[in-house]
Amino acid sequence: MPNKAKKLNLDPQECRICGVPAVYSHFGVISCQPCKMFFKRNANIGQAAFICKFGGECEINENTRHICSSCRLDKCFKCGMTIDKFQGSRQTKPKKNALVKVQIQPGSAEVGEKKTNIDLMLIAGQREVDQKREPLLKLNEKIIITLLDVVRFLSRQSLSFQGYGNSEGNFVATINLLRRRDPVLDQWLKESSLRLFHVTYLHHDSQNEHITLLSRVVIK
Amino acid sequence: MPNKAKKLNLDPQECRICGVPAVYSHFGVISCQPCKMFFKRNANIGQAAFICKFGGECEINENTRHICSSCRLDKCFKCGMTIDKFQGSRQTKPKKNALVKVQIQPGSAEVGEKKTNIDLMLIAGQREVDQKREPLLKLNEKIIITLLDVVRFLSRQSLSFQGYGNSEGNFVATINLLRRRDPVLDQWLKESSLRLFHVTYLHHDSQNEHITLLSRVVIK
DNA sequence: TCTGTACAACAAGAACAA
DNA sequence: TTGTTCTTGTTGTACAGA
Repeated sequence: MPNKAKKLNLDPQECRICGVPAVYSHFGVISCQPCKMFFKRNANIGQAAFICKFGGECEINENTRHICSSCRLDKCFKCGMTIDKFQGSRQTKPKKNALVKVQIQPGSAEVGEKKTNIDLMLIAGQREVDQKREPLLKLNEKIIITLLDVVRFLSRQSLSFQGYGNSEGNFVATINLLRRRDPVLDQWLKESSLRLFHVTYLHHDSQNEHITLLSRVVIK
Repeated sequence: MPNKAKKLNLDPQECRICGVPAVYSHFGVISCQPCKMFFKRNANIGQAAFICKFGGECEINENTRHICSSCRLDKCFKCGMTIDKFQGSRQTKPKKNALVKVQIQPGSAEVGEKKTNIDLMLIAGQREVDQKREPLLKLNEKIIITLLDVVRFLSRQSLSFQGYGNSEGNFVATINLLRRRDPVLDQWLKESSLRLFHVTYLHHDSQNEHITLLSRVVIK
């Protein structure tokens, strides 16, 4: 009941995506429920999953929004929606229809706990080792690209990587700078169990490895 | 009413700061209400405002948490609480006690609210412009926080800001590093129309301004 | 299968009391 | 200044209809 009545005395605004009246911000942008859910459902899949059949310039409004998912999702991102506000799954409620569809394997780990997105991504990969590793690998790839990007940055700026004595090294400091702005990276660095290779990339040895790896890539 | 009853059937957890039972996450960390409010109230002031009288290693639990604010706040940060989940102030409701303690001067901005430095910077421009610009202002605030974060990073690392000759300065290079990972920042830097003040923050003068602004905030 | 609606769960801020 | 309670805002899930 908190939703219905109160909207009236709030400023009338409109969904930045499709233009219908909207009150609250979702994932960073004033938007309607439908667009919120649309983004929630599709943002992780990525724009790549959709292809616009009309040239990629579709107008998105209440009537047209369902026509082109590609342009709709694109607009969501362009308007500033971000996936970093996605939360993990919630405590599930007992369903009304008590029909249980999926039998949980006894061997597998905890059930019903709250999971972050990354957890979910990873758990998917772990369970079916066969196929489902793609998101995990993609995440890892992203992270590694990030790390290498930092290395390139430091190289280009001719900055030292590691600190001396007890001062924080430039590499670590830069990573921390990025962490503050990137929840996914932050989460990834926190939870070592999530890592494919069980090392922390902030360790000296890893840093050295990066340096050699990058040495030929760096463009002066 | 959603708060009381439901907590019972949830997983028992404990406040990462002080150890009392806690259910929900606040500012990124499972924590109790008191610690949530403590962080909310003090995080912006910064650790510098508190000084531990006992050497900076105080244990924080339910009984001791009120003794040393310095170590408590420190622990909040160390456990991963971040201020980036802070939201702007909400519409204030008329108080029950209608006794107004502070008469607000018509010319100056509102009094009595707690403000961060960045708030103060923004307030100047904020209230003059009518409403409607709030999303724009929020965006600007985020961007400025980002920029200041970069400045802090460089200051802490004792790095120079501007380059010599035609080499790219550290400040610009760092911003570019962030741009690659943050479409919103990238867009913002591209489109000057979004900017409240029509300058680019990558200009030398702005950089100098940042430096002086931050000079007293930096904790070595 | 995709979309939209309703509602519950969670998280943030404000008000109030001590 | 701290802790508690209340209110508001934001996110996820269930479910129904197209």
